[in-house]
Amino acid sequence: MPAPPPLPEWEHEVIEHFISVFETFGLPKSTAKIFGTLYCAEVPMMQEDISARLGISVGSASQGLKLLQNLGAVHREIPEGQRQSYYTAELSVRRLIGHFIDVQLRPKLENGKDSLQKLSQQIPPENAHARQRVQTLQTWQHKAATALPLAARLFGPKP
Amino acid sequence: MPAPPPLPEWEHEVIEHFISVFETFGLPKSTAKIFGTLYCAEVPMMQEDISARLGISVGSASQGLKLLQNLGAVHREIPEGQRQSYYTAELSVRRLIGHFIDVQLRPKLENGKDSLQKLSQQIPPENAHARQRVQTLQTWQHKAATALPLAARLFGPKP
DNA sequence: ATGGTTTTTCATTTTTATCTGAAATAATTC
DNA sequence: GAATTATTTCAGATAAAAATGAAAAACCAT
Repeated sequence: MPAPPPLPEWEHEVIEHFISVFETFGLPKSTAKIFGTLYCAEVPMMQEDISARLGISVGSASQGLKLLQNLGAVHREIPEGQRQSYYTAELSVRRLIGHFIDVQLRPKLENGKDSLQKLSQQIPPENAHARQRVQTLQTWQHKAATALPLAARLFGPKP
Repeated sequence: MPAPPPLPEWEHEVIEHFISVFETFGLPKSTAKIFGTLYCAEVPMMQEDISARLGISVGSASQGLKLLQNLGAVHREIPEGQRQSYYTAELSVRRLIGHFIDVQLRPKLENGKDSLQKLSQQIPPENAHARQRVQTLQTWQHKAATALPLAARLFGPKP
């Protein structure tokens, strides 16, 4: 890794900001850096630009960009008759959150629902305490599934 | 660590469930185990019970219980004229989420607000692009601060 | 205070997650 | 279809997080 050239101060601070936010959601630091860089960029960037600018390996850049694309947080463009791809950051917080919910949270909720369902059937009827606790968990999971889409809308254009 | 005695199957599964949920919020595994155990318990437990039951060290139990108390997820009772403390799990999802927001999320938001405010003042007026991006971040932060309390209420008793 | 417990703290160890770098693969042009 | 460049993959290295265990501190009844 060649010494990364220093970033403009404001960009550095914006990246720090994203690192903190991403951390809250358990997303890796280099991923936050990549997103921050693209967020600050005035024009689309290519992968090599990003890795050079941040001083991270091309492997990291590739992995990070892949994850960010899966989250819908960055978009890839492959211009006609061009060798490399260009990347841009999603700038709508509504879409960012919507995608995050769809990709990271909803599958987990769905999975939780199924396993709780199975679990509740395995508990013998005479174990009232266990039934009660699992029942409560199912209520929680249901509330979460109901609340999530509504929560996302709170970030919408005119709530 | 002496071999941990096996848990009832349903309890094991409930704990696995909490491990998955806690993971989503970036909370450590042993902490999820402790909460799961208390959630399943029919009566309050003491710290030693917990560490023995789960096969984790007393240090882990102490640290985990401390964190869980800070989150408002477990409560400590020190009965009159008793040596050791007893712990119970918070069973209201409304309160669990409310505390989580208050303790983990709100301080971060507050901090973000301040640093964005400072940052926006440092950017020279002629750098329109940077001003625009930081301005957008401030809008996002404001939306989040507004949305959070409302989101918590979605888990309330009669929404 | 003293002695016997319970609880917390923290330096070290263990485990887990992330990053790197080079090789493999894919894409594009000539 | 061969050469060139861009991208992905993945085994190993590095870094970060969490758990341990033993010592220190706090607690309480006498």
